[in-house]
Amino acid sequence: MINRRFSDGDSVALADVLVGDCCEDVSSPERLGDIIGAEAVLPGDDVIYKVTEIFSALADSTRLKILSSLIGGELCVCEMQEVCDVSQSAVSHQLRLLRDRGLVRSRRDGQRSVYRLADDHVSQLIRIGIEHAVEEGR
Amino acid sequence: MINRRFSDGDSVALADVLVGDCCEDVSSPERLGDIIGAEAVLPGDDVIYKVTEIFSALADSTRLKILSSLIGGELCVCEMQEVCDVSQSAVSHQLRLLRDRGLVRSRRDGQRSVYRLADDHVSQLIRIGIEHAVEEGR
DNA sequence: GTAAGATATGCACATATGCTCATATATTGA
DNA sequence: TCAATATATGAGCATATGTGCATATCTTAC
Repeated sequence: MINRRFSDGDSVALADVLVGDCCEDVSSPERLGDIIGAEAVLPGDDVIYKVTEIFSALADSTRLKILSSLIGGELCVCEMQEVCDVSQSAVSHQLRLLRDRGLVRSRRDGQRSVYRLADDHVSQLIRIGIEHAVEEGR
Repeated sequence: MINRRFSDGDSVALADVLVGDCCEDVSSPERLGDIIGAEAVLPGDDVIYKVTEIFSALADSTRLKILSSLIGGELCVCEMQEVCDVSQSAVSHQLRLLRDRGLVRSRRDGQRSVYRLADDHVSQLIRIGIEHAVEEGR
């Protein structure tokens, strides 16, 4: 059983994990203890669930276009509809999902509903996602 | 037609978008020109697609657990299987997807296949996602 | 109040996706 | 070569999801 080599020290307090060398004695008590120890430092299931909710919100081209268009500032529904080239219904449906998940906020302005990004975590995520997509030939 | 207010200047070169004030004359030629202009600075469809591929890779609890477990360093399949508490088949299927999308890399080490994160964009994304999930009561 | 514009939403359907089961492949040691 | 361990993969199924259609709600102007 050896100390793990770390590649990204300050991430999520995942770096303190200790794991044995291989799979041979998975059923042994100590080994199981280690594995449980490792599992314990993973984000809990509730956090995992919330994070997947965020990423799945970003995992659709319509929603990603909507969010990208909002990086420049707030827009009303029909503007997003035109910029993103999708139907009004699709935009509204997706905006509801995005609002439910806390990625955008809205306000009324007369007949229009104006949307904006909820915080800049969202634009950070999109920016890094684009970097990753562009940097590798694939 | 007014200049847009910016909230995040250096993001994706989306900040130079000019958009009219409302939805009233969407069908007029000038208005359409503006909208097309705005659309042009959004990431192209190919980039949008690649980015959604990345985010959808992060948008599943099994894959997110796998990737989180790899933040601490490389692991073999059966270790991830134990840490993430999923079947061997499920882990392998998801690892294939993650490798196909360039989020992890693998190498053989005897009988084992050892996986690691492809680059630190991945851990950055996970970290920001967790921050976002934790910071808001929801 | 009524009409028109803008947005929201319920429903149904087609597609995508994640899992299990069974099996194939790969690697090591005898 | 054969057995054991570790990993990979194809098929099928159950569920999740994105969209269009129709319609409801909301706001302003008359």
